[in-house]
Amino acid sequence: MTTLNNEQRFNIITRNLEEIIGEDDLRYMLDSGAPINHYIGFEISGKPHIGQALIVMQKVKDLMDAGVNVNFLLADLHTYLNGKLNGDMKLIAEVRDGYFTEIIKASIMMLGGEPEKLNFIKGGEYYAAHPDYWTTFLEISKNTTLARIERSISIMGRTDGESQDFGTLCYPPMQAADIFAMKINIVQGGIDQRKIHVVMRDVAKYIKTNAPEFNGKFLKPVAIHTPLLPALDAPAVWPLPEGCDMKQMQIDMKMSKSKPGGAIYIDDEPEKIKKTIMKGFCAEKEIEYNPILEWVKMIVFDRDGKEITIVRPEQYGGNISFKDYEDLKKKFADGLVHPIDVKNFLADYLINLFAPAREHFAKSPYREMKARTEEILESVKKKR
RNA sequence: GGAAAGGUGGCCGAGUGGUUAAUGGCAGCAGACUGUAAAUCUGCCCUCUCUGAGUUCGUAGGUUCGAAUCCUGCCCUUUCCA
Repeated sequence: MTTLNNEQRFNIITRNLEEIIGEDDLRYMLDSGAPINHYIGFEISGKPHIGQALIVMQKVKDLMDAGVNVNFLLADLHTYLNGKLNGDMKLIAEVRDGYFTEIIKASIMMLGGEPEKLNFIKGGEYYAAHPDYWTTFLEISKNTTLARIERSISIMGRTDGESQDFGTLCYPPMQAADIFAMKINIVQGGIDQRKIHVVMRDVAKYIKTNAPEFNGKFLKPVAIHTPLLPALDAPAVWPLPEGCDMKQMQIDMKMSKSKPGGAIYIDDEPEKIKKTIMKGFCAEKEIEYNPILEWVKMIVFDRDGKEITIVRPEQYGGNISFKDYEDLKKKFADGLVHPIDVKNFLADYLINLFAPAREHFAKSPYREMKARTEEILESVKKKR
């Protein structure tokens, strides 16, 4: 159904990635005509923030464009294990089936995709219907070490050194088992998921039940990792000290929902979006550590690949255009564009981009769904 | 199973019978200053029908005129031993 050739499909699948593990395997899949089943798992943590709704979903849209079957694992049991929503299965199920699913659909719609083509899998239901999932889980557990599992625990947004219960340790092997059991050959995640995906690829050859293969040939699932959208906060120290590790800095910038003011959601009111962007750290002429510019790169240039024009009053120099991100960066460094110019542009761009989602959630019954979820999140917060 | 230490407001962390709604720091909010943010300064920062009242220091009781501070049970966390 796709009219693209394999090279084009490869390019669109791999564009704007932070990393791909198993590039050759992906080429083989495309060339051999193997059915390409994708999956991405979402914990039912509450509201998916802009990083998920935009960066992650844009990649999903790319995959759909490339003719890949996309699957969403609504990871309810993983959510339970990670203690989100108080580990209350009833609440998790309610949010899973309502608001959460709806947000994902709205995201893909907003990006120009077709929500009807998304396939949702409820974790708990799937496991109940596929008992051999647990055999695969055991095979994975048998073929990896406790130390590796402990290291991959950071996928759960935790840092090392925290005490773990055994259930928490079951999370990573379950995640790997999801992939094999569901016959997935492209797994998508943020770059923070790389450790468990590496474990998954390493143990792949030991899996007997649900062994990954095509036409009798062993085929390792490919992992594709999208970059993380940085938080808009100021760095811990500013100006940055000489020779600090920018790579580490970027990882630390990962958007955190624990910062109430820092997160943007696609169903936010325009005023909130504007306010949040305006509060973002953005030093004049600074191009090394500049989350606002980073957002423009990832959200605007990487997605659209088009020239942009920033509209501004004559007194500040009038309208100005940029043919690509490098152009913007250069002119920003030269002081030809002011932070406010960029912020205004970004805020307007997001407000406009999110309009379909915002309008969707302004209508009944979605409005009530959203309100109910916010109520749940509020009550969960209080209990903790 | 045994021993020790400890649980204080979103987080960190003082406070060990009485001007303690509870020092301080961080985060957050508002304002000043900058064409944004950051930095700096100022105010707010448990709740309310708010120049007063109510409820707080894991939890349930107790002692006392009066406790976050003393005693007892329970819950939980951490560390050491087994």
